[in-house]
Amino acid sequence: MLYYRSYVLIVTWNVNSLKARLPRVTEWLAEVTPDVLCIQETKLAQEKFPTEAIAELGYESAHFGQGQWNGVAILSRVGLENVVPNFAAGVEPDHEARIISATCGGVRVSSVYVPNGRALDNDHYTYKLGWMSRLRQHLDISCKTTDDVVVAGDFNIAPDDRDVYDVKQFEGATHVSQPERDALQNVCDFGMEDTFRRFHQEEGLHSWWDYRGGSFYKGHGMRIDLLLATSSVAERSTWTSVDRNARKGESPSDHAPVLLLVGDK
DNA sequence: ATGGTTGTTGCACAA
Repeated sequence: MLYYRSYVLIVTWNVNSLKARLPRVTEWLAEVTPDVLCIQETKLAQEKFPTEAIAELGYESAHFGQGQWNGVAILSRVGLENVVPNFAAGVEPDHEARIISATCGGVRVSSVYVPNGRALDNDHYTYKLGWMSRLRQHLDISCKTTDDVVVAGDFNIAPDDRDVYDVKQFEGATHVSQPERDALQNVCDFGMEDTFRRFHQEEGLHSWWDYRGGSFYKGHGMRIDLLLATSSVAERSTWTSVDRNARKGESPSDHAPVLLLVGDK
């Protein structure tokens, strides 16, 4: 049942295979009932998306899948219009399924899965920086700075040193390099901010923890899942949180959902 | 310096 709220709850979650995670995701949707859920790493072919199971929970969905790797989706209970898979026309299309956009309740929402750079000397690092440049072009072409815009997803970039558990462990590594942080800043310079930092300034608040070595229980993670928003959205935001409970229990994703509550105009 | 885990697929690779 769809009912009126005086806010919208927008969430991003890298589920690391929607096939493996479907029970956890549907259980979480039924409990939390977000208005919009941006999913990354569905790892599903286009035709394998569980449209019906999600519809039963009251959500429309749009999926841009490629199978095996990547794949992004947007679920909404407040409308889902003008769906655009890939970058907007006019930007060099990506050969992988890493961005999908739709208008949900008046907000232009993009679900993004930014490439993992792997290492500073890896071709994928170059691909990642170029991808972030194209994301900025995508915004310049398809949005106005005065629009209600949210770009949510797994950026594979820790915005600053507070966002990794131990800076020393990341010297010379991807996710924290200055070019990556500059690329993120360039996207924000479109007219968006990292909404999480509007509410929390402390270090040690993460959204991803390696499966290996008990990283979650040691607090060894990174904050790489972000909700960027234009000022018209950010100024109406009232609360944000990482749902660490979703990282616990049986067969969790290695990422936890990040939630943003946005008040009505 | 290495290893640790989970997901894909297919007996490695990506994260």
